Parts: sequence; structure tokens; C-alpha cells
Amino acid sequence: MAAQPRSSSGGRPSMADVAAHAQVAIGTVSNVLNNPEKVTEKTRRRVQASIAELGFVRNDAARSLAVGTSNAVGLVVADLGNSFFVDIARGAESVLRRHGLNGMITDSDIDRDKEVRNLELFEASRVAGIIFAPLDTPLARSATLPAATTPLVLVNYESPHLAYAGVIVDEHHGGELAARHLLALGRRRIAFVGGPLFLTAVRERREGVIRAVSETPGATLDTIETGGLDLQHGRQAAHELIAQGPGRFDAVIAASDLIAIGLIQILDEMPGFRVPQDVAVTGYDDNHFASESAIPVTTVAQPGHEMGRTAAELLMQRINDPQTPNRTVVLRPHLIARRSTLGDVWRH
Amino acid sequence: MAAQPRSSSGGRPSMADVAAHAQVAIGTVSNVLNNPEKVTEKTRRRVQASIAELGFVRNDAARSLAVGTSNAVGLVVADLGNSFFVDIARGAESVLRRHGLNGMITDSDIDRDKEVRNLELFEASRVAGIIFAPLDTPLARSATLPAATTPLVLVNYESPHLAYAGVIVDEHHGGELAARHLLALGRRRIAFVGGPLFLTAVRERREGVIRAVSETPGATLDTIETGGLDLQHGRQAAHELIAQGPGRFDAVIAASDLIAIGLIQILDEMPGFRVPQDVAVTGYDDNHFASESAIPVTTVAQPGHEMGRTAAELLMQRINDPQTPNRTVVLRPHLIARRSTLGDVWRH
DNA sequence: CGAACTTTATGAAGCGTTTCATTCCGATGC
DNA sequence: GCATCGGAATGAAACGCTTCATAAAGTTCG
Repeated sequence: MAAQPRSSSGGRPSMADVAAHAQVAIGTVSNVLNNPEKVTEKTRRRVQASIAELGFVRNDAARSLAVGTSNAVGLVVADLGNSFFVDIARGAESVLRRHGLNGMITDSDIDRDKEVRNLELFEASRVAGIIFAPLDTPLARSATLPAATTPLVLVNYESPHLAYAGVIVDEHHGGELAARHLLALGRRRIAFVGGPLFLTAVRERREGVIRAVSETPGATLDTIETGGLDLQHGRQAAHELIAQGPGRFDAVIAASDLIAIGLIQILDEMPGFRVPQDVAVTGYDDNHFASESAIPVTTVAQPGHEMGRTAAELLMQRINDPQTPNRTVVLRPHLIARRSTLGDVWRH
Repeated sequence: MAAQPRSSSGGRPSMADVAAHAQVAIGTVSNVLNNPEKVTEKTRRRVQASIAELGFVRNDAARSLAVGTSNAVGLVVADLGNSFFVDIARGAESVLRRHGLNGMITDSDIDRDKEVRNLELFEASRVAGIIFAPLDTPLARSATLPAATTPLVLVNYESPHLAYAGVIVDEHHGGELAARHLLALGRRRIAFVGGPLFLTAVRERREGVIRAVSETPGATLDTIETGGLDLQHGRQAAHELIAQGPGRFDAVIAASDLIAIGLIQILDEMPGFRVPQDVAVTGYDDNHFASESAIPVTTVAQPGHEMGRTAAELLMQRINDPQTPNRTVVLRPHLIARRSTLGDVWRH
């Protein structure tokens, strides 16, 4: 058996192996990879042939050690099970890719410890930057961000003293959008369903609703605080609404799509609570299933993709010029009208 | 101004800086991090104090260069927008974490080029291993896996000549489960809706259905091939079913939850096609919205979490002993019965 | 043809770890 | 008090790449 056409040292082939095989200096191999224009076509071809023949794959660990930084960017997202965060990640990656960077995602899985660990992990691997999308909960709020040196952009949460650049959503505006939509449709007796109210996002959405309602003569608003944003909380709230009798409300603004769907499932079966004839319902977030449910849900869409893109752009600025002052970009959500408020206009 | 208590070279502090600050040798610092038991408590404390004071974070690039491997594992998943893949990723991570490894996810976004690029990325960063979950489409089928050296486990797709270890689902069994469930409920005139049939998964699910139906005297099966697995395809197929008149079918097996939901949305509004009274409908995959739709969908649940766990375990074996022969583990899906076949028994 | 450039190739130094043969030092036993 | 022993600390070499000052090879032009 002849020796393997691999590394002299038995492991994977290194640049030195390629250089030897192509009869050039090691620096030339490096140039073929990084500055091809500095190498004669003839030499370049020879080196590339050797690379192919040996199956050489550049060791990025060595590269980033030498260069001092890598071309990877870490994305630490709170919950991959939530399509909002998937949108953010995808938006970010589209921009990163355009800049020649690779996005790597870690999922915190709504777990503070994992979140911290993921941040440390990227910190240690000397990524070029970190995009951090925590959950807006007290959990994330108290997080001490250890990323003191690596450029970092916060998504969906404003950093205390502008310690980091960030992208957030104008939640007030989202609440207003939902309310104005319903008011424009002639609804006046509105209920806001969501909670817990110590969640910033929920509180601000409600404040937006209040603003819009208070500007409309004759419109009233009641709040039903829930223990969370899941389907079950919506169902539970539906029973509370029903208990107040038909006609009491003609519209419900839910703080999440899941709540909205839970509400609809229960309400729509009750006489006097048909959706949207008796009660129009709006959701929030435009999760994938919002459009897929039997009665597609009118919702306030989070600009997840745009948030990701913006975050990546802020990060790029900071990577390219570390002196860039931090700023927080505020994006506006938009409303997607569907059958849960419009009725059958969209059908057929 | 005094000098920063940082690196002598101005950048981030290195082990050498820590060593100097703590008045020990550089190897001792390394031992404090990797073999604490080899260091006197006194020294260890001093070093740890210096680490804290300087804000030292070990450079993993240098570490993996020296060690020859990293403690990261790359997950290349086909589509993060599909909760099936999120389940796989989470299952895998739970096992990896237990072994002290970190999972990093890249999303191929149903794009062959991105998929290849992501594999190369992990290959280059010398991860300890790769878990590869491609889409089962011709796209993934022709993929040349460049990961010749890095341990790699395939998920949801069997490698041609057992070139890699893998985890797959028994799709035949899934089809059988759905069929037997409907047959047990007394349904006899069954339609299979899904496609395109060149998708291995769809074809095998159908074969499982055929097997079960053919074993039941008096049961019939028709197939409606669709152009894809989305909501719209389900809606379209619904119209085809309706065109054949009520009573023609008393059950439909959809090859995906989205198709099932599309079907239900259209069918349930038509007299003679009420779900499940007139027509029982099953879905496939147990995507999150399957349980959240107005008529919760009976579905065949992919054991995504278990697949991820198994894949990670196979990978660990291979990492710990590269001689381990490749094998493919076959997991069985299970059926989750909901209202779309059972009716109201679950309500209240 | 040779001087003066320009382009191309070279290879050693350095990046921050781990590793391990070697040295140091304090404790033990006689 | 001295030799012996073992645990603790040391520090140089190696990992595979990029960089860059320098050398070599071409090219141009008088």
C-alpha cells in the first residue's frame, strides 16, 4: 500500500502539506485562498489542484487565531419554537451573508442558564459579533451581559443605558393599529385580553389601545388580564367574556395570536359571540398558524425579518467601526386584516 | 491615567496576562481551567482572582487549534420554520449538553447552496461532529456530503451505502397508523391526499395506508396526488373531493397537517362534508398548529425530539470511538387522536 | 545590455492555547 | 541531618494559519 495522499502527520492535510505537494511556499497557498489576484494563474491552478487532490479544508480555528477574529456571527435567540425568533434569525442571516459572514444560532429554549452559556460560548469562540434576542421577561431583564468586548446588538429589548445597540418594536403603535382597525369597522365596546401585565410588551400594547380608544367618543375599553399568552389563557378568558353575556363586547384585542385563537375557538361556538359577526377578534405577532386557522386571524405583524436585518446592519457598522455610537432603532409593526374581523369579504 | 488592567498588548487579556498577574507559569493557568485538581487550592484561588479581575475569557480558537478539535457540534437543519426540525435540534442539544458539547445551528432555509455552505462552514471550524437534517427532496438526495472526515449523522434520510450513521422514521408505519385508526372507527371509503409522490416520505406513507386498507375487507382507497404539502394544496384537493359528491368518502388521510387543515377549512363548510361527522380527517407531523386549529387535527406525530436525541447519541459514539460501525436507527411515529376524527368526545 | 522598477514567491515570526518532560520544593523516613 | 520521594509548578514546543519584510524573477526602457 502506498502512503495516503494525505497529511504527512496522518491527520487532515494542512497548508504545509498542500504547499509541499504543489511545490510552493506555504505563504503562496495562503494567498491562493485569500488574495488570489496576487498569484500567477499558473501557480494558482497548481495549488488549487493540490488542494482538491488532498481534500484540504482550511482550519478556521487556526485562521481566526492568526487573524484575531472569525467570520462567524453568533445569534442567541430566546425560543426557536417561536416563529418570531426564526424570522429574526433569518432576517439577520440574509444581511450577514451579504457581508461574507456566517450566522450560527444557539437556542436558549427560554432558559436563563442556557442563554448565559450561549453568550459565553460565542464570546469564547471569538465570533465577529453577537446578535442577542432575549425574551422580554424579568429573566432577560436582569441578565448581566458578559459580552463586554465582542460587538453585540440587542433585539426586541432596549438596553438600560444604551450599553448596546438595539432594535425594538413600537408596541404602543401595534396596540393603536389593532384598536383603530376595530374602531374603523364600527366596533365600540372593546376588550383587551392579555397578560401578565408586568410584561413590557403586553403593557405597552395595551397603552396603545387605550390611547386610540380614548380618542374615540363613545368607545369603551375593558381589560382582562391573563396569566400568560398561550391558547389556554385565551380559552379561559373566553369564558369570562361569555359570563358577561352577549352584546357586552363587540371586539376583543388579544395580546397574542394564541390567545386570539383560543378565544375564537370558544366564542365562535356560542350564540351571540360569533366571530366576527358578534365579536371581532385581533391577535398579535402573525405567527404562522394565525393565517392557517379555520378563521384566519387579523393580527398585528411583528416585523421579525426586518428586525433581524436591522440588527445585522447595526452589528456590521459596529464591527467595521467600533467607534460607532450605540443607537436603538424602533420599527413599526403593521396590521394584517383577515376574516376574524372582516368576515367573509376575503373568501371566494 | 494608570494602565488598563488588561492585556499588555492592548487587546483582550490572554493566559499569559493572567499568568503574569497571578505570578504563576502559563501552564498553571491552563491547569486551573482544565485540571483544577492538579493545582494547590491557594494557587488556584489566586489565578481565579486574576482571571476575574482581568476579565479573561479563554480563546476557543486557540484551544481547538492546540487540541485538534472543538467541543462544538454543528447542526445543519433544512428548515427552521418547520417545527419538526426545531424539535430535532432541541432533542439533539439536550443530549449534547449532557456530554459537555455545545450545539450550534445553521438553517439551510430550504436552499441547497446554503446547505452545502453550512456543511463546509462546520467542516472548516473543526467541530467535533455534525448532525445533518436535510429535506427529503431530490435536492438533498443528490447532495455530495463533503464531510468526509468529521463524524456526521444523517437525520430523516438514509445514506446510500451506509456512508453515515442515521436516524429515520418508519413512514410505512405512520401511514398504517392513520389508516388503522380510521378503520377502527368504522370508516371504509378512504382517500389519501398528498404529493408529489416522488417524495419518499409521501410515497411510503401511502404504501403503509395501502397495506392497512387492503387487509380490511370492504375498505377502499383512492389517491389524490397534490403538487405539494401546503395549505393551498389541501384546499384544492378539498374541491376535488367535493366534486365527487357527498358520501363518496368517509375519511381522508392527508400527508401533512397543512393539507389536513386546508381540507378541513373547505370541507367543513359544505353540507355532507362535515368534519368529522361526514368525513374524518387525519394529518401528519403534529406541527404546532395541528392542535391549535379550531378543529384540532388527529395526526401522526413525528418523534422529532427523539430523533434528535438518537442522532446525538449516535454521534457521540462515533466521536468517542471512530471505529464504531455505521448504523441506521428506525423510529416509529405515533398517532395523536383529536377532534378531526373523534368528534366531540374530547370537549368540555 | 543593464539599470530601475514591478510583480511574484518566500519563509520566519506570531497568534493563544495545550501538553508534557523537566525542575522545584516540601514532607517523610531513617 | 540527609537522602528520597511525590506532588506542584514550570516553560518550551507544537497546533495551522496569516502576515510581511525580503528575495527572486520578470519587465520596461534608455
